[in-house]
Amino acid sequence: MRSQNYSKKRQAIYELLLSTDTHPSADWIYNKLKPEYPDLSLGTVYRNLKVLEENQVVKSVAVVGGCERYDARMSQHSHFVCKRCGKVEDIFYCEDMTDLLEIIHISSDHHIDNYNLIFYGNCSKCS
Amino acid sequence: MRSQNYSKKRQAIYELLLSTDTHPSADWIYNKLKPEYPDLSLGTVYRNLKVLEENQVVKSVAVVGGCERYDARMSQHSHFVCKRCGKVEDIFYCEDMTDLLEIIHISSDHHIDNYNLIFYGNCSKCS
DNA sequence: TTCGTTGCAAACATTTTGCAGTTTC
DNA sequence: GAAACTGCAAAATGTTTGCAACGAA
Repeated sequence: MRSQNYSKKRQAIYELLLSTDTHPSADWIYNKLKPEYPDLSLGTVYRNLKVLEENQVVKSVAVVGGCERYDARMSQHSHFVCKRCGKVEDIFYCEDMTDLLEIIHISSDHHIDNYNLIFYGNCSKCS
Repeated sequence: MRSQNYSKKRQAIYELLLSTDTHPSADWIYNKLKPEYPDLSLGTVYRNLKVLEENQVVKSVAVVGGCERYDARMSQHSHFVCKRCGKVEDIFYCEDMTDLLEIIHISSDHHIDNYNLIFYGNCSKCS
């Protein structure tokens, strides 16, 4: 991790991500914080999301309609994406990654670090 | 499905996708077909990929470095993405979708149509 | 005072689209 | 001949970046 200063805006972005389960896009974060930080710029949101991702306290969980969606919940879980409204929801299940890898009997020459499991469909409101 | 004419270029795009396991991007397809179809344009590749996707004979399997990657293999399987070189490889395992859904004990209010399981890491060459 | 951080706007890359001409049936 | 398809270039979109000013330690 490269040396970093404490920054109010970075903190605010991270805390906003921690406080929501909407898996927001950069733009959503920008609009949400703009009232409290009128001089915030979208570039700063993108830059900080990247830094937070490098620091492994945030990750991108899906791309919905061309937009990266972020999550500050770092424990292993999956997501449901509504194909109609674009909502992204957490999906929990009883196995952790090791178990899933065992269960599905993967054989691969490659070194697997992590995985991303996304379910697609229509959410209950959109059905 | 909307009414469609037979088109040589659409056919060529589809056959190229069928013949490869590299999970190519639109640009890769364009460059591969350009010698044989010198008047091919990138817009046509994008337009046809969209049509083929709507016809459910092709699907987008991953976004790597901001590029959509396509696959004409429609049976349920997963993918490995090398974080270093961007290679996308098929991963097969012994369960089909129903089984995976059962195995991981998902409970959700939503109507799940399909899922996408991507493994990330470094491929054997990049390790 | 040093160096990380930011706003701003321009640059970028991928994808989409309008239109006029072409191909398919 | 009607409707689908295409090339081309322009536009749209989401994201990144250069730079000068600002902020934190």
